Amino acid sequence: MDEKQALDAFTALSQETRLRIVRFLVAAGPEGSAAGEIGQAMDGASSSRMSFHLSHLEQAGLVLSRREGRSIIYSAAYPALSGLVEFLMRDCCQGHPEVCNPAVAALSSCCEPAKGASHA
Amino acid sequence: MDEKQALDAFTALSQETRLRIVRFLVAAGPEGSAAGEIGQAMDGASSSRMSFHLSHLEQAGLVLSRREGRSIIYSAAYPALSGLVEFLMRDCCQGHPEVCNPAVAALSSCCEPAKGASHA
DNA sequence: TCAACATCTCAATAGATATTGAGATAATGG
DNA sequence: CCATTATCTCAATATCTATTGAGATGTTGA
Repeated sequence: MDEKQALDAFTALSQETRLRIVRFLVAAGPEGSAAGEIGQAMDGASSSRMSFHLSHLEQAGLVLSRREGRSIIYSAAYPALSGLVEFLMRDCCQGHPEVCNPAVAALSSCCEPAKGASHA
Repeated sequence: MDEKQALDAFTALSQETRLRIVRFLVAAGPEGSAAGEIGQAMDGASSSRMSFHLSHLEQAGLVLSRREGRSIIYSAAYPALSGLVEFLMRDCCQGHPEVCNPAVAALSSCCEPAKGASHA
């Protein structure tokens, strides 16, 4: 993840519909969801609008697509999301580990909610 | 961190100069850096340009400011960055913890580089 | 109070982006 | 092959955003 990739990713995430799409796909899991289904979930957005935003997200590397019959299935690109998090926080601990530990805790509790932290 | 706050944060981070400013301040640590110093680090950007971007970042909640003599010192808002990471990855583990563990590992290794993971 | 310094504010302009609507492309089943 | 479904492509328009340059505000020390 270099600066240009990170910038493209943040640009993609800076638009309401696209941010919702990414979160919808993150919640949908690795299986993903068809373009039409995603459009339904986005207040019934038009197909051209969905295509525009989904293409934008795919170009930014945040989602993947595959054809399945007549539908095109989109899914979250989890490694890209992890890479973005890493990029954003890469230099977070320059002598001050306490400043980024909350982020680690938040992310850890997401993966292991029973581990003790009560998901603030 | 609600959707609007996250959107504002991503919008703020989607601009090259602002992304560099945030990373510069993250690396600068909690003490922060004066507006003029930051401007120097940004290829000598003009004061009005710096003011525009710094105000934008402050409104988005990503940086804090305080006056110190003639200068205004800006610093990274670490809790906001943690919150943004949490928001982005909040639903990352819907039955599939393996998809977000890389992000946890990346962030953990940032805080404890000697812990074993070789910072991919 | 004055001069020098650091930063902010404002209006104008140039450039980038999102939405819409019509139509094209691709796959399926009869 | 044709009708249907699903999605993409393209051009036009409206909106938003970044940069610039001039000047205002606030701070310091003499």
